[in-house]
Amino acid sequence: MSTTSETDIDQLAASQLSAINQRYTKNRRQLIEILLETSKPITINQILESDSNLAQSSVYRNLAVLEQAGLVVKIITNDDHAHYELAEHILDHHHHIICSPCGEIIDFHLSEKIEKALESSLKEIADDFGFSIDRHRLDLLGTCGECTQ
Amino acid sequence: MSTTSETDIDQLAASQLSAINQRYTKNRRQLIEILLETSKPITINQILESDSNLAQSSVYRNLAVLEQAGLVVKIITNDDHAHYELAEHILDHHHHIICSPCGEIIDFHLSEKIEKALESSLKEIADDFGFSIDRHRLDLLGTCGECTQ
DNA sequence: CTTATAATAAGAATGATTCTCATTATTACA
DNA sequence: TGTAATAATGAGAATCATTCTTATTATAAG
Repeated sequence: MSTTSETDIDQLAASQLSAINQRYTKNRRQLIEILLETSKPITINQILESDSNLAQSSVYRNLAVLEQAGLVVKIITNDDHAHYELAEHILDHHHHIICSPCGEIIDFHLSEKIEKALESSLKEIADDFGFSIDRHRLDLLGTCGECTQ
Repeated sequence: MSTTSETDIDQLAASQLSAINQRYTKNRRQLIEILLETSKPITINQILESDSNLAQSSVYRNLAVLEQAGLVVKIITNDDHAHYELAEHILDHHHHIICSPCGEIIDFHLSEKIEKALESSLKEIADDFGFSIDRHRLDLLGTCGECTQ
């Protein structure tokens, strides 16, 4: 439940990358760091703005690699731009509240009780449909305070 | 809970379209019909395949109009193509189980008990964040039986 | 230190979606 | 019913986030 420390994450990242025969390079470390500093999912443009030394094509490629390694999650909404954040075993299991007008995404948590009830329910449903499940996601769609004014 | 009959839908569609100063034209009726016949969310390509008389640009435009009217919902996943289905007051409230490899989307329902618990929980959370909520969505991400083989 | 291999980055290519605009259909009103 | 005014249509062009290509640079293994 607690946030993993930075050294831990470096080890984790190196290990999960090497598991898919990828290196933990400076650029990739930099991406992890940016995502750690941000408490909410961000877009590629926001990443580029926060570090002008990163090349756009490399950011796209490396986020894809980090996603394959299971370190990063790509979040697609009705917004034009995909958002990225660290995987749930680095942060913790959570959901997203999305502002449709401005596209901002904020993390939130369900109470443990409801989360558990939901999970066991979803497990049953997956079985019924013959699906093997990777994860579930729950989004709250609406309008933030800023955009309401 | 029961599926709305076709005549009802025509009235509903006409009324919701006229509320945003749009007409219930032949093309739009045809789209509603195709979505009614399909029991799961489909892509624009699938719509075009099912009726070769529809023009691609019109389908895009009309689905956007129907979405604005609140008759249709656009579903965006990690798949390249958006999927569309009828709004929940026409079908009923449900969620999606998504096959990541092939992109197929199937509807499923939660038990009323869990759905209610979830809703009241989400209501609280929205208040905490100062959001006004339109809706929530819950997706199950995994691999279908077909793609597992 | 070399050599082989992987990562980088600049820009080109891709492709789903949106836009433009001339044509066609529909509505409101005489 | 005609007729003007306005909206919808559809073919193709334009857009733009993302992916691909390729020459260069960095890294790892021996």
